Amino acid sequence: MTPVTSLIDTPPCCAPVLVEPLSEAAAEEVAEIFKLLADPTRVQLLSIIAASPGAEACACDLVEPVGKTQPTISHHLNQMVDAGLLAREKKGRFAWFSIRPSAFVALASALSPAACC
Amino acid sequence: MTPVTSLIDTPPCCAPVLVEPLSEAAAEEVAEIFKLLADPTRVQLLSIIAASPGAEACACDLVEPVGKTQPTISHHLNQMVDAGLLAREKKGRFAWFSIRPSAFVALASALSPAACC
DNA sequence: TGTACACTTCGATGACTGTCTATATACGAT
DNA sequence: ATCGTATATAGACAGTCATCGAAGTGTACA
Repeated sequence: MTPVTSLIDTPPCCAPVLVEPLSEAAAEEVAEIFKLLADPTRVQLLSIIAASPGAEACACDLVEPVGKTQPTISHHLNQMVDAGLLAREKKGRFAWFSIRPSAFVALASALSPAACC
Repeated sequence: MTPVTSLIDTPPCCAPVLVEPLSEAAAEEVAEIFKLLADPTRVQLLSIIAASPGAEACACDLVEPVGKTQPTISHHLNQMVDAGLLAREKKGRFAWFSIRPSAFVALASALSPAACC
């Protein structure tokens, strides 16, 4: 559904945001990714998954601690999978979600003014 | 107006988002900051300012390249100043805005799973 | 003092999205 | 096959926010 952005797919060698003026389209693309981190429910989900053994967690263990309904959790997980922040693996009836570290490295490097290459 | 969040004021020594499960309040706080980067106009403003000599720019030079009205630009600049991403300095009739690098270091470190201390 | 300019604030509006309930799908066990 | 459980999808609604035009504030200069 949501297109995977190139910032995550092909991480830049240097910070794009703080180095050169971005075009309207490029800025749109960057903002699109940070929108995912702009929701407290998604942030909480990420932190719970990341802190789980192996940086992966079953969806069934995410509903209760967040305190939202199951469809809402599913909705947010979907968005993050589509954007490349999470990976989904179906194990029988259960869905397991894991952190994709490279995506976060790309995000972090997009914010560093210092050289990264 | 907008409260300055502690993530920027007192940067954590280690990534908060990807290390331990965040409380609802903590997640809210993190999301609050990333909301600022979740808008293409603000991203474009940041990139233009950062790419300017000395990482500072006059507000009068920001309206035209972004293509929004002057009140809209002022609104976004205000938000980023309030959050600590930018610093404002009044020079006569003109308002100059500069990047606060430490804020972005704090944001980037919040996303790195790797140890940072 | 008066005019011009740079910026800020105000109030309104339209679009987006997080959330819910209800329903559908998929899988395992009996 | 049937039932129970886990997850996904659909549709609706409410709150939030980016944006605009208009008006207000403040500074420089003649």
